[in-house]
Amino acid sequence: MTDPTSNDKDQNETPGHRYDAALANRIESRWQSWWDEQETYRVPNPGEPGFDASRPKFYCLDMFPYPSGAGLHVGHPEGYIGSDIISRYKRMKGFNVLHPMGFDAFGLPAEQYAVQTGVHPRVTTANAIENYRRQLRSFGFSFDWSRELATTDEEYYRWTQWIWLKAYGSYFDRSSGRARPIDEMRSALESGRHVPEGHDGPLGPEDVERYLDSIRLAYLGYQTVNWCPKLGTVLANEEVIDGRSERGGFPVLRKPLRQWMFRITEYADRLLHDLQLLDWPESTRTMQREWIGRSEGASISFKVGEDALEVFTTRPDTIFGATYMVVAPEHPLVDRALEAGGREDLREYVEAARNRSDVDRMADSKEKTGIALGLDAVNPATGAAIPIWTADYVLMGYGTGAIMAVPAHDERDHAFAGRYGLPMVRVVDGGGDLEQGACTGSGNIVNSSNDELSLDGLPVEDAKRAIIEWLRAKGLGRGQVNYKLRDWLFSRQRYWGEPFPIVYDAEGRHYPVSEEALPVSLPDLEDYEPIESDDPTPPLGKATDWVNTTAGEAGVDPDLLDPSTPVRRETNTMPGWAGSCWYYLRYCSPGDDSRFVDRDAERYWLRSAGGSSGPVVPAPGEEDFDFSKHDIGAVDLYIGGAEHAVLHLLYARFWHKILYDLGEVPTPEPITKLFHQGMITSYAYRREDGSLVAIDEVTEDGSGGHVETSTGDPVERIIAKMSKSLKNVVNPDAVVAEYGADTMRLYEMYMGPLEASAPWNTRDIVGVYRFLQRVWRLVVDESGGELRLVEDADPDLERLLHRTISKVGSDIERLSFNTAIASMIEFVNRATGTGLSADQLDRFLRILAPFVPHFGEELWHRMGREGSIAHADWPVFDPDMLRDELVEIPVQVLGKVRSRISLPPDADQEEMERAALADDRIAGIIQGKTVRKVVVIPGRLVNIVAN
RNA sequence: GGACCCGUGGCGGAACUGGCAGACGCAGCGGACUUAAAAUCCGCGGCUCCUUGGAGCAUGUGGGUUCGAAUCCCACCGGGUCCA
Repeated sequence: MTDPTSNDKDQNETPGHRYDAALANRIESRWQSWWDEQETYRVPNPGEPGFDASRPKFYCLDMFPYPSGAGLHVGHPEGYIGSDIISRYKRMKGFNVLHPMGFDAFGLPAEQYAVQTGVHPRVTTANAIENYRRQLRSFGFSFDWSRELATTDEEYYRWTQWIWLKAYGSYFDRSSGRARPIDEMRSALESGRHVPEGHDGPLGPEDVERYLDSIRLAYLGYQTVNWCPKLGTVLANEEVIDGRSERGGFPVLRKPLRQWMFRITEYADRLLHDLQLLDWPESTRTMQREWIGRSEGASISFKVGEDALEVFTTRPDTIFGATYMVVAPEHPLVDRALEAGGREDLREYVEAARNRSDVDRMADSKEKTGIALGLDAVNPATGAAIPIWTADYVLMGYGTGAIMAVPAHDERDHAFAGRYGLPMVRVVDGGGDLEQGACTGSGNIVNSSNDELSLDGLPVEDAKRAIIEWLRAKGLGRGQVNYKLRDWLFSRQRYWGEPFPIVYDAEGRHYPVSEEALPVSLPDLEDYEPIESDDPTPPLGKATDWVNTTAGEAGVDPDLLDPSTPVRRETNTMPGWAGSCWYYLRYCSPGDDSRFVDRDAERYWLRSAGGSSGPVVPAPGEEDFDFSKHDIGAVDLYIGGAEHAVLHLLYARFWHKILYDLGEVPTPEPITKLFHQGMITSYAYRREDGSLVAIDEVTEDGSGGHVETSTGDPVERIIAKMSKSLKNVVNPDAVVAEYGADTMRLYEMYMGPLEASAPWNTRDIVGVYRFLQRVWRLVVDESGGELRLVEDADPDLERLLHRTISKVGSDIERLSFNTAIASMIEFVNRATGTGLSADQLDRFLRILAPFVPHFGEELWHRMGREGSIAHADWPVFDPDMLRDELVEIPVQVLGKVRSRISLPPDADQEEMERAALADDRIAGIIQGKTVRKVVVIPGRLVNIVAN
């Protein structure tokens, strides 16, 4: 390839070589092509030519985008620019950097878009990906595009199905707290080494299969689900907000259905515990903790006639105050009361309650309603008969769907008891008037004794232990930990998703497709529209040729099922989360067709920098635990939005732990360090009548206000998310065209801290644009285009350059890009007076290039440097050069700065005190006063306390 | 209702560990260059008072700790996020 810098002679702007948008765009497309040709950002795997095993690895991952028809908006690249800067920096610091990009392309939005437009999702998805790839390329990101993947690629989802089969073929061994192959359990059952609870002797073949199906990590469950008729699919609890679908806002019904589930609840404890190992934002860890929702308490059995009513409570210590019981409207006891007949009022209440959403039923603001069942339970502590009610504020999905109500010490029970005139008994002293509300504070137990036991006088925590021990001894209960986390519903009645590698025989028994027969390809349906109905019917059911096949055709192991057996394929598909659960693993070796990730690549890219010591838990209180020294997470830095704080990041952790338990990945966690970029918001403008004005139809009125350009009417400015409806979306293609990608990159990083949200302000872009022009003009003659460098480096500027190199490096390390840019601007402003030597420009370009890679590459080559600046070394600075010979020390009297003295930075305390007291102005101020104390902070300040 | 985070010039923000508040940029003002403008370069820039020089007040509000607080503690007001 010819030197790309040599062919820009025929420019006819004035001046001919000014850094303007046209020149920036020429520079950018030229270097983008060159990087592609040179494979500048391709990083080889272990064993491949050019791989340097002596370098440490750095795996820097972005949350891959979901390509929509609308293309990227300016908020999208923010995190990508940040990760690109740190990737480029690490590369220059000598790391092998794995920095890949791909596309999350299965799922509801693509399918809905396809249904709307009538174009097949395969086509719309391919188009959207192409557009995204073009836009991402235009920003000059240093992605290794040879590793690109899409979750919709057959060769990708083949392994998504493979991982699902792994979970299907595993169970959670509670004694060791980890997943194991289910065949181990099978042989234990067959040999009689293991006999499950509730069985007397070894299980027969049918019972073995039934038992195994009941413990699989991926299992077929029958349970009430959130069915959205409008979307034609069931939704996870997480996808339902206020009784409506998160996407689209359609009503969601509750329906019992057979569905594939993930037994994520078995991992609740580990998912919770291992959070403390992660270098993640505290807010995100808190959210996951709350989502998992661990609570300690007791499971207690109340007698109802001959039967037992099990409840879970976190306050077993208040059992003497339990004056009634409440069960969920779905509880079997309610059905029993209904069967007794003659209870139309109960039937009406229960039917209404069962159709209300959980969130609606839980809302504190709503008045609590309920109705008595006409049954009594026996309080095991007091022996008293207490009435059983049903109320919709008790949910079947949490605990056992039944509670013991202690109105004196629980707010909801108190409100309920107050409404229905149920008795209250105080069992914890102190804490105010029971007429006013429940006493939920701590105190000592009162009114709590029977013939065998007295809790009176005990603090709450001791009482809990005592009552649990008593219940346990009596066989009436035991201590128990409960989680809010539910098993993960993994089936969707949709077309655009991964098919399950599973078939059913005529009796409805399920059989896995063998690993060798993967992938189970998604059939190319012409009619993929969801079937809108009250009864879930997956669109894949329409592919009758595909659905009805034989065991042999489908690839079921002949040992499991005779190949000629007619079978039906599973017609549900996996949810949109499936592909994103493990994509970070596939990037290590995206082309591997023998394993989901190549073993050597996995060992190199997924182990933490510190190496081989295995996971280590920080000791309690060990706050300076160095995460980088232990193998905890696979990815060193993961940047993406906080909207994925729970779902995606919890699911990915769960899959990773299964794979870890099965020996398929080397770390217990997927992500060591997580960072959320903030949101780029935008101004929006509202007329007085509340209607919206497009952002480009507004001008400033000169006094800080804004008016609509065409009418001159005042408009109100608000800050909001970018959205079509607010008419405030900024298109990145337009920004790149007007200023160039380098300016856009620099602007987004200069807006403020990466984690903070900030409004896009088009007016401010010129600031960084002018900065790049100033750098350009500093070293390039604008009329001739040749480099302009000085022979002798200015010593003060040299000092500042060292300081700048130091600051930019440490700022990048802590992802503080805005301050790094500010320090480079300061450097250039100073350099404008003196000019740069070749050596200075060389070093300055290297620290600038990660931010503006095209700009850096252009000047690098104009200097005659060989190869890409991306592979140059990060410049070193001399620590001695960071120290000034004299520093200005403020001298305060009573905390107010009254004078300044000039001293060497290493002046000792005595010297500083002497100099401060000797200062003329200070002497004047303290004259006639008594110096009580002199506080000296070496190198910083002197404070004299005198009065 | 609860938990957490955040309130700094006209605007975006800086101040990393309690130590000169307002770096850097935008907008604004003044000057140089220009026939003029644009571009560029130089300078000013929290508020109030006074005569240069300074003094007083200033980091949402009110209190506290400290020689010293944007930074730590308490209460309140406002905004955001999550949970309910």
